[in-house]
Amino acid sequence: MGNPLNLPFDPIERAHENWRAHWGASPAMAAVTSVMRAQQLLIGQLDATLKPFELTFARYEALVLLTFSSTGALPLGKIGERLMVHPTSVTNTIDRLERQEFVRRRPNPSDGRGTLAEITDTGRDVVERATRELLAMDFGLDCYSEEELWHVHELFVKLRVSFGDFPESAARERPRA
Amino acid sequence: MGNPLNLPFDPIERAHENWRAHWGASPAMAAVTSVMRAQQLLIGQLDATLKPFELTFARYEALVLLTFSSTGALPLGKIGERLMVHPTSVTNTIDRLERQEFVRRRPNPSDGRGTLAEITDTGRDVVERATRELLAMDFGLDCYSEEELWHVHELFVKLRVSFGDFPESAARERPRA
DNA sequence: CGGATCTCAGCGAAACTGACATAT
DNA sequence: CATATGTCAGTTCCGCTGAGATCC
Repeated sequence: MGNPLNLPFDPIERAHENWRAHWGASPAMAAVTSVMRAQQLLIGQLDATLKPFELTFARYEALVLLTFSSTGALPLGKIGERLMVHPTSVTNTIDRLERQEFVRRRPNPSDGRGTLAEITDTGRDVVERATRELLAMDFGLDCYSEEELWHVHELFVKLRVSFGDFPESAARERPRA
Repeated sequence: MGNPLNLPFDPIERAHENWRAHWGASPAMAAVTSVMRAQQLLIGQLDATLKPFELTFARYEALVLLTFSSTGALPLGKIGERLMVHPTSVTNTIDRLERQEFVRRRPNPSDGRGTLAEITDTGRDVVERATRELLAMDFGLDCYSEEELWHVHELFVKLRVSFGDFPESAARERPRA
């Protein structure tokens, strides 16, 4: 259900009222439900925007990462690390991108165990066009000001640190726009 | 990858630096990636907590909703509406819960087309025990103060309104804790 | 040798499409 | 009749486990 719900009330607010009556107030429950719904709405709109390019947001992110790399190629392990996804999921993602001829696999010259995923010209083209579309729809977040967007990002730094993504010492100040 | 990453840097921050060099600053891109990662971390921890009860967070939410209902039963359509999920996903969720004997199906007496899902005693028991566990781990959000949790919730009201979940007029003030 | 890198097979869960039966 | 409710079959996608090949 990425569709508009058009309910006459806020279902999360209502759930929390019921929750309070049964188990007492839980701001954590309200917050977690809000994050879930936000992600659901956003991914729905992002994937819909990327559909004409035959990309999902996950595959798009992989292509973007390769675009950023100076040689246009990265070991699969590095890709998983940067995108925060499981190694077997990387294999799967690259499989699909390779079938689409957006990337190709090459043996890693500096590590006989490893494989590089290298973006193709077709891949570079599609990522440029897809990016223009995503920027045009503001990644689904056009209801927020620039200030608010940085705030959303900063808000979750604490969470990601607490889950061990990276040390607090590596958390940076807000990049100025 | 719900696991700790333990990177020496913030991968989202780094992605945004690269992004800026290629396409210019996009706070929306940074924000959307943060929301995605937050949801991924949270759902991983929630599902892990619920695993001993053989529940996922989605199935848990359905049970909670039935618990809140005065008769312990709701039409499947209403469940989908409140949980903001697709009708076929509701069928699937209720199928599983029924196999686990946490709910049972009954024909809707007031609508011959409809089906009610009714929570069983076993279902009521498991939802109580699961809730205690979730409250104990603060839904994965123990890094935030109560103030901050309400803030997270409020922050996404605007997003959900902009996606048409419910009218802005139905948005309420923060419930006092 | 231990450990890292990647692949493969397979499972479980969720979202969706399209078609359908049934009842309002 | 059109509409609403729910089911079913089938697809896609993702996340993970466990096993294994290969190489550092």
